[in-house]
Order: sequence, then C-alpha cells, then structure tokens
Amino acid sequence: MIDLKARALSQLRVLERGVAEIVSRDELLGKLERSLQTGVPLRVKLGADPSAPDLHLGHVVVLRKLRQFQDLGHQVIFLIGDFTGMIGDPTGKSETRKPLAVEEVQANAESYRKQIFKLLDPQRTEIRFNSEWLDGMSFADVIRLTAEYTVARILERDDFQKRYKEGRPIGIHEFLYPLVQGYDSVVLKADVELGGTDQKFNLLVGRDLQRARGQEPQVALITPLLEGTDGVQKMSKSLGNYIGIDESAREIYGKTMSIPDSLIVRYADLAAGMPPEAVEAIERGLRDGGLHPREAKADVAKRLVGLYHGEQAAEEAALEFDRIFRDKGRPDDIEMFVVSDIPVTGTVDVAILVKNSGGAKSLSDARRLIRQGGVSLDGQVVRDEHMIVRMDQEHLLRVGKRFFRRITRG
RNA sequence: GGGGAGAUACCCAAGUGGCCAAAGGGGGCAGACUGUAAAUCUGCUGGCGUUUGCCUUCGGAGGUUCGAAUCCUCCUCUCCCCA
Repeated sequence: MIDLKARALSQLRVLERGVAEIVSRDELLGKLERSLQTGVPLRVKLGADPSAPDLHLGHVVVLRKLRQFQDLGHQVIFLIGDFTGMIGDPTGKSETRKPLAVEEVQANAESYRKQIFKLLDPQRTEIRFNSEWLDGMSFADVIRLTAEYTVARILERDDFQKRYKEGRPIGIHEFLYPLVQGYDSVVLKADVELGGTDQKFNLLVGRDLQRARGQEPQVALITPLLEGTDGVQKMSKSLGNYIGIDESAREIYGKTMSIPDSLIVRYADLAAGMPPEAVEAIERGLRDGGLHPREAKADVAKRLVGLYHGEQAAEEAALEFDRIFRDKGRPDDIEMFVVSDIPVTGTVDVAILVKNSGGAKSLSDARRLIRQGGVSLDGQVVRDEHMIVRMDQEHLLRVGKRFFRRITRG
C-alpha cells in the first residue's frame, strides 16, 4: 500500500512538470493512486477544434503531456469537436466561419490522426467525435443542460467579462460552448482534461457539470500557452506566428532561429521538451553570458528538427542555415519555377516573375519589394522594377531573406 | 416596446461634399545594423502584364449632385439607457 502511494506520487511528479496549474493536485494524486490499485487507466481527455488540422508547437505542449500520461499507462481520449464545427462558431470578430461538411470533418480527422500519432501512442488513444452524442440531443435536453449553470457563473469567464465591460457583443450560443465542452466530459466520464490556460474556464465547467450529474469531477490540468515566433501572442495559425510540425526541416529550423531571445528557454522546455537539467543549463548559460544566445537557439532548433525529421535532417538544416545566413550563401536544394507562356521576345518582366513564382502576392506587391531592394536575381539586387529578364539561361531569384527559386523556361 | 450612439482598410481610429486609395497608431513586409534575436533607424503596407493612367474599397441597396466615406431614403448589424 505504501508502495502504491509512492508510485502514484512519482507519476504525479512527472505529470505536474511544466504545467501551469492543476485543479486539484490532490485529486489527481487520488485518481492516480486508485488507478494503480484497480489497474484501470485514467481517461484523459483533450478537445480539438475540427477546422484547424495543422498542428504546431503550441499544440505540442499539451500533446507531450498526454504522451506522458500514456507512458504511465493511461488512456487518452482525443475528442474532435465536429458538432460545433458543423454549426459554425462565429466567436469574436472573425466572420462567421462556414460550417464544415461531414466529408470535410472526416478529412480533417484523418489529417489529425496522421499528425497526433507523431506524438501519441495509437494503442492508448481513442478518437471520438462529439456529434456522436450531441446530434441526438433534443432541445429539451439542451434546456436541461443550460439549467445546470447560471449566467453569473458564465460571465465569470474573463473573456466574457472583458467583452461585456467593453460593450462588445457576446452571442448567446457562446454561452453554450463551455457547457457543451463540459457535457462532453460528462459523456466521456473523463478523469482528467487537458487544455491551455485559455481553456481553464471551460475545463472547470466540466467539473461542475460532472458533479451535478453525480460524477466525480475531472481534474483540470492546465498547460502554459506557448508564445508564437513573434514572442508576444500565443502561437496560432491565424496569427501566422506558428511553427507547424509538418513543416520542412529548413522551415522549422529557420523559424526557430527567428524567435526572440526571451523565448529560448520556453521553447527548449515546452516545445522541444528538453530534459529539465538541459533547460536549466541553457538558462544559466544565458544568464551569466557563458552561452551565446545564438548557440542556445541553434541547439533548440536542431532539437526541434530532430524530433520531426530525425537527427540527420537536423544536422543538415543547421549546416544549410549557416551557409545561407551566416556565410551569405544559398541553399543547395532550391525549388524550381518553370516559366510558361514566354513571349516571342524570350523575355519576362521581373515583377511578373516575382509574382508568378510565388515571391509576392500581387504585382503591386512585387514592385514594392523590388523598389525596396528586397529582390535579387543571380546575386544582383534588382533596382529597376521594370527590368526585363532574358530567359536564355537559368536564373536564381531571391525575394526577401528566405524565398529562393531557380527560374527556367518550360 | 421607447430613447440614444455607432458600423471606415489586417486591428484600433481620424475624416462630416471635391485637395480621399482615405490622417495617426498598432501589426505586417522590405532595407540598414545584427545573431534571420531584441532595440533603433528608413521605406512600404488595395488591385491592374508596361502606372503623372484605369478599376475596386469607408456595413448593404437605392437616391440627390458635375462630384459622396461625407447629404437623403430604406435595410442589416452592434452597443448603451429605460421598460
């Protein structure tokens, strides 16, 4: 028995590392202990938005935590909120998201599966969809559910509170989302639910609803939110400050090198999952100046690439990065762009070339870039936005710091 | 149900008949300096295959006017106060 307690405690030690908050630690310990005793794994839930199947390092923080649960023998329930996805969630300013069709949801789920199993153990993962039980709910069921919570309590959520004070709109359906999420926990009989700090409120609602239905409340395990490459806002796809785990080795390495110094330790810890001693070593080195921030970052970057593309790719990415940016060289493997529809003159306008090859989103944009000296051809900065490029040989086009294309005629 | 305020570009926000593709700030992008860091400085930040030109944009639809983001009508949406 004493042994059981000790084992539960050691599990807890692993699980609480790098976590922002646990509600409550004691409850989690109790659940772990009981699980060890009965041999029944804990049911650990994570909810996911069905519309964004591009996992990035921000997701990794919580997925890694799930993996730790699995390594300790527990069961993960990866819940895809397809029901809410099909309804469409017009939260905040973003214009009403168009509802997803069933096929789209399926496709997204497939994409999720591919991505999450880079980190999770498929043997201990159950993928569920909340349409499974929400589809069949009657309006009466919904009203009964809403009767289990009060407006005052819903308004406690700081996002609502803030918007309410600022006189910004709050849709009534938005009140329902936390309830739906909480209800999912009831149906799934979740023992633990994971989420970022922005999910705290929703996770707590789940506890209340479970309690209201006579269940033991889930433990809310709240992970810190990882800042994006801009260093300020949380990493998210829509803000464009993310590093996707599906991205190329080159991209992951490069984007990591561009994060502000202030984030190095957080990335080492939360995103790369480096062991605590290593993270501390970096922290110490940066503080006393024994470690150059660039080196520390390169370390983290290599580590991240290694995680998703392997050691070798990481080495290569590092070498190439140095060649391009430190030694002002060029990558050795540059994507080709074949120019079609070349006029009889055999020449092409640079601006058009920049745009068509994908270096700029519009012609005006391309001209702008050229005017600012952001475009070079064969190593020469292009000064004239009306320059004519003779297509009698292959050219090397560079736009900005990182866009390279080999240009040939078709 | 009654009264009031409002909707401007990615975001905030100025503009209340022509000088408005629309001030200012933020964000973003490019350049300089660097370590693809931060800070700082400079420039750009609707589109158009050749740009002292054309087209689209100030919630939506009409209208007045030589001319509308600005005036009028209707509509849609949001917020506040009262009930």
